[in-house]
Amino acid sequence: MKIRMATATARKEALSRTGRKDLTRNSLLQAALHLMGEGRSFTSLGIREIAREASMVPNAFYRHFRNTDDLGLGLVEEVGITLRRLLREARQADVALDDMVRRSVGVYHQYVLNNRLLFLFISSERSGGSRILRLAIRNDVSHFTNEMAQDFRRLGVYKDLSTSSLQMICGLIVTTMLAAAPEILDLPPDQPLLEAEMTENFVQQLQVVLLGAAQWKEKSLREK
Amino acid sequence: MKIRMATATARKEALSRTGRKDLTRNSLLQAALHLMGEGRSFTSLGIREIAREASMVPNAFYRHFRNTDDLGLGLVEEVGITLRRLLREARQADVALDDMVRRSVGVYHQYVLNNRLLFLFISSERSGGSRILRLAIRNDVSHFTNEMAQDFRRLGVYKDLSTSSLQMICGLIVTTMLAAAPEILDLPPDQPLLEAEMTENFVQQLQVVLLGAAQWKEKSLREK
DNA sequence: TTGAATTGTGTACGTTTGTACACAACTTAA
DNA sequence: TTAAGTTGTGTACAAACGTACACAATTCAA
Repeated sequence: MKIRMATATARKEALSRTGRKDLTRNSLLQAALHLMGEGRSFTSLGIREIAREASMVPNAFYRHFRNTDDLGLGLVEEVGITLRRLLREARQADVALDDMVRRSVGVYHQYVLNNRLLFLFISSERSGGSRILRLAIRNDVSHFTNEMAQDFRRLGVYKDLSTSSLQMICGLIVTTMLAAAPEILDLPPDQPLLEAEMTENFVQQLQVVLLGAAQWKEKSLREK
Repeated sequence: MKIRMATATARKEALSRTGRKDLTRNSLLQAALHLMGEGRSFTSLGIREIAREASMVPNAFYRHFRNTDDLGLGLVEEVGITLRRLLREARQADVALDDMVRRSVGVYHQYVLNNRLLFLFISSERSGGSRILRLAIRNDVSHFTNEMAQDFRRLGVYKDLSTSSLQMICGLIVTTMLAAAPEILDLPPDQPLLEAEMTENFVQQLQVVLLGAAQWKEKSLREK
């Protein structure tokens, strides 16, 4: 324990002031996430509460954020990074076209579990109490959707679809993905039967969307 | 004003005790909804706050609910009724198959606006802070999905799909519908351009789903 | 008609909240 | 090395909170 403290102190002392500030700022962000992990909604969190969870004095909060909504925007930033990382991981994993959907769902499932608190934040605040956070998250999700559409373009799937159609389809996929997140998170662990059932449902829904997307171009042409 | 008061008093005195109790109970429910309408999340609401909004003394709250979560369950009951009513209205309106989707979306859009506060509640608490509320709402939504599947059966659309496939498809439709609700509610009024764009996107997404559903049976058969 | 039960009010208490101000410890730039 | 700026602490206070208790005004059942 002495050694642990020593290294921790060393690490802390090795950093510049701005570095250490970022460290405590981050511990505030994590504290807020952790509280949400215990069933609290973000808008119900208080400044004192968050500071206490981060083992700081209440007033220290103000050195980093003007209010809780400001901290929320900090979390949204993490959301953006996390979603970007998800896309990057998905890009690497998907080459086999056969049960690509099932594989992707598996990757996504694991990713949601690994970033439990953040997805909890996204899910509940995407249509939560604070308008500012809501719009900020929706903005990130929109970026995510567009990047996914670009990936589709790059991979050459749905070549004949217009960009706007592709975005519409990706929006549908993202909606379905995000709707699955809270169910994934609420599922009690070690219930492989329930989990398999939920996953299968999720996979089939995505397959329906992809089937529809494949048909969509014909429908679009028919209108002309 | 004197007359108004007189009739109000008369109406109040005309009811039995249980009737009047339901009346004030309801004013508590409406007060909570109204507060949420002003940008508060449900879990951040306090007992005093709700009672004040309903112009009652704080303690009166306890005559009707044990705590705020209990009141939330009361709201979920309204959710169930409201969703059932939506299905009933949709059943009457839909006979023309041509742009049935577009018509349904119009009905739904109007319905969300007419029941603004309740859909706000559904949207934010469906993946909100309180686990009890979350599961209760999900239960109602699940019922709604099943009833929709039964309606599809009754109407004879997708005759060849198995019941479980039909439910899976309806789940996808409901997910898409519910995801559209917060966007509908956040849209500033009198912006016909933005509104049309959003609606068009929504319509197209549903059409993709229906296209996929029509294809799905073949896929299902192919596996056998 | 009388006694019990219910609904709503008034008062009160200890906690917790957001935020203000002064101050200590330190890093950084000159 | 010194002066300024930054980060975190300590204390303080008014306001709001949940909830307990006693009580008034009724409705209902006997």
